Amino acid sequence: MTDFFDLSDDTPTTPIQQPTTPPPAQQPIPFLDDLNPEQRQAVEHTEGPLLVLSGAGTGKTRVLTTRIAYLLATGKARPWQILAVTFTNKASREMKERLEKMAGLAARSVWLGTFHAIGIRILTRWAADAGLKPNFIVLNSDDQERVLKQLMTQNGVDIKKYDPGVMLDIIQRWKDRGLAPTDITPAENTPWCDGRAQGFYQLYQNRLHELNAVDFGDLLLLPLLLFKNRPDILDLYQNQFRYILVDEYQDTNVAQYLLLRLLAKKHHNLCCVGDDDQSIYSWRGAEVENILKFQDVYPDACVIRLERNYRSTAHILGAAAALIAHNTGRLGKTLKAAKSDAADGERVALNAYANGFYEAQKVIEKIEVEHTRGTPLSQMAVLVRASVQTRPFEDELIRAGIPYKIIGGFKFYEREEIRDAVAYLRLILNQNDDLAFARVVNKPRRGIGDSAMAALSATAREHKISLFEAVTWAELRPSVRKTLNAFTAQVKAWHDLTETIDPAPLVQQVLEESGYLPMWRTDKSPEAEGRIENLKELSNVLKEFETISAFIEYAALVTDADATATDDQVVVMTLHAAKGLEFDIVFLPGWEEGLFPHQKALDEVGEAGLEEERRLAYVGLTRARQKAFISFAENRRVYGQYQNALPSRFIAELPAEHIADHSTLNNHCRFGADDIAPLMWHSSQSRTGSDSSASDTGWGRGSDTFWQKNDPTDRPVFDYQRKSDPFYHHPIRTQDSPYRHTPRRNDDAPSSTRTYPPQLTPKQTYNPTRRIGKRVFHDTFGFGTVVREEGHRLEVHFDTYGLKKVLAEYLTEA
DNA sequence: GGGTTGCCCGTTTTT
DNA sequence: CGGGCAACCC
Repeated sequence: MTDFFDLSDDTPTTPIQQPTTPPPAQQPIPFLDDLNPEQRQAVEHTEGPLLVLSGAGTGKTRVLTTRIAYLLATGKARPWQILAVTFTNKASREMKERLEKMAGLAARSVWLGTFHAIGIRILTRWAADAGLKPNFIVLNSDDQERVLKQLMTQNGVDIKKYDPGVMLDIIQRWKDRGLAPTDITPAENTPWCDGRAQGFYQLYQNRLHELNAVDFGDLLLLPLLLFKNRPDILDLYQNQFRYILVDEYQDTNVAQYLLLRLLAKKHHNLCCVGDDDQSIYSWRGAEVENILKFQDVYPDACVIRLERNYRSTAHILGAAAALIAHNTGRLGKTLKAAKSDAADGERVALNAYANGFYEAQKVIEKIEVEHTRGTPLSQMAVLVRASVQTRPFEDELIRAGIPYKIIGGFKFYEREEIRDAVAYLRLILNQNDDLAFARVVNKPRRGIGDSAMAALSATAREHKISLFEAVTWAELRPSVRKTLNAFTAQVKAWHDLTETIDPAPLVQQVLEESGYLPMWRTDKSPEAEGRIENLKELSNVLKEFETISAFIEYAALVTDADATATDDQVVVMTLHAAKGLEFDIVFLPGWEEGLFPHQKALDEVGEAGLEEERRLAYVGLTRARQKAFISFAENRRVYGQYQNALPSRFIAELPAEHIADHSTLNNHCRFGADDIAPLMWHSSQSRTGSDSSASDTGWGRGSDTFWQKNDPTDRPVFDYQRKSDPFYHHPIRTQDSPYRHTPRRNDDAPSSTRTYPPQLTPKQTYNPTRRIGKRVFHDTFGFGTVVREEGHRLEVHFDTYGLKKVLAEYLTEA
């Protein structure tokens, strides 16, 4: 079920193996006929470096899978001689499924997976040579930061002054570039934290080594170092991988680039597919240069452009193309509409709203309208710049009773209880997993506090043993010793159980016997019930695994983005999360200066930051098949304060012929006919007038912004409240304003105010005094249990829809 | 060793 | 405004 494990299945365990049987005879390749000429060329041009510049919606996954199938069918390669890397588990799963349809079982032997999964595979095979013991663990970001924080504190760094998170970031950026601690030149090192970052990088790596742990960056860096130190091993892989395919090449970092270059050195058959216009992860170490310089690195490279877009209407493509044309340094590529009905589409709608709440309300109304017109909810998405923006949309969706899903925010595997449970499992598997030990030894409370832990770690460090082993040797108070002895005995007993019991029942038993589940049962806090539910869910997930170690390696690599949405629900997510997805209708709210483009991107990375923001806008627009709605709010609550805002400069970059502009008249904002703001609140007026001096810069506390601290002349292009602006002092319309219309509601929708779900009117208000734990019924979500209440809103765990926040009046007692 | 309060800070986050 | 965390108190 995970890519990693699929990957390890039925493939040769060593890379040396060569085909013993002759390649299959050539056979007709029918799937080639489904391709357009460029796609076909990208499939058939098998030899030598190939760069496929694949715009949004031009069928790159199809090209990749067909290319693999073609290599197999023509006998150019045996399955394990093909390496295909993706960025997400989701992408590799999808590719694997599609490939299996074309190539059958052979698909399973292709080395297909994420960069990190391939990295694990290589490191597992050559653990000793890479300086690891078998069963090394993969740290999550949480663990990483804790390790670093500990090291910094131990070495006398004031972590209030120097954030371990920043240190971690610096180290990760080095790793992203394939640099080991010893590779950091003085020039490379940062003056931050008195130039001690390099030293901490070394200390951090040492500590990971002691823990027999690697972090995500190591999954790329360590294979790289392995290949550097062991040309013989590199040689094996270079021989093995006759064809290498890379998805989303614009998002590769330097380490990945180096790995690919090394691996492709012998056969030169490196096929990279990507779109420089969709590079949106530079802040994580992705290097657009990789794609921009491909032809310099591989002078004999063939470049194929896929520009026929099968997804969007001509208007959407026109708007997106004009927007992205404002970027410099592109490889250049123009999407052409290829859908037969592309020319019939509607223009991209542009709307202005009085404030963020009203914007959310209107967007949700439009969703209802479109739904009644026949667009499934799952084919509509709200794409926002920052995850905080999801909140008002969630509120409105709840109010409207529309099933929805928010992607981002809390991730299942990042929740406290899940991490605790996973830590228990880790400890059971490997008693020397100090991080797991420290995490659970006092959960539930066993009276093991800081002093006991300090004694343990001192002993552990002194004798170079694990915390678990240190229990035997450390000097401890008798009561603590007794507790710890009992604990370690228990862990050993659980360990022995792994032989006989399946993972799912085992985790149940462990969580029960350890007192972990009982701890939550007696916990009277509102979240407790949800946590118990999550732990149940964990045990469900575990049923899919045969061994605990299989699960743990999986859990280290998955994220929530892998969850597949099958239900008919509207999805609300960040633009970043939307990359690679498509929807019939896309809503793009919050196009305001400071928010999008985000002020921080402008302040910290200047022009390059602006261009990346613009690419993000491009990604957003090109997600839409039929319709896109862009909007901005004149006024938005930020950090509890109401702020006036200017429309995003990106709006000005949209070509009029593709836009249905409901927002402007003579360049002044006004409200479109169906977008009259009801007077929701007035507080914005308190922000206008004399207190809106030039130093009042909009988002965040003005005095905190980078440019102000450093150079008052280096200001953003826009002030937020210039007097010359149409938004400055923009009056909130009053009831008797000449512009005021009676707000229409869904004129073209059936007369009922709300058309979805069919009957929303509550039978009776559900409002007993003590609500937590009560079984309730909701018209849309069905039966559920109240988990938490926050005022009028209740958090309910629905049997089929999971955790949702709903208003009490939509619930009836079950 | 554990609970509470008050302060700080707020972009994005495929693995 | 609201979540997370550190200092503080019991």
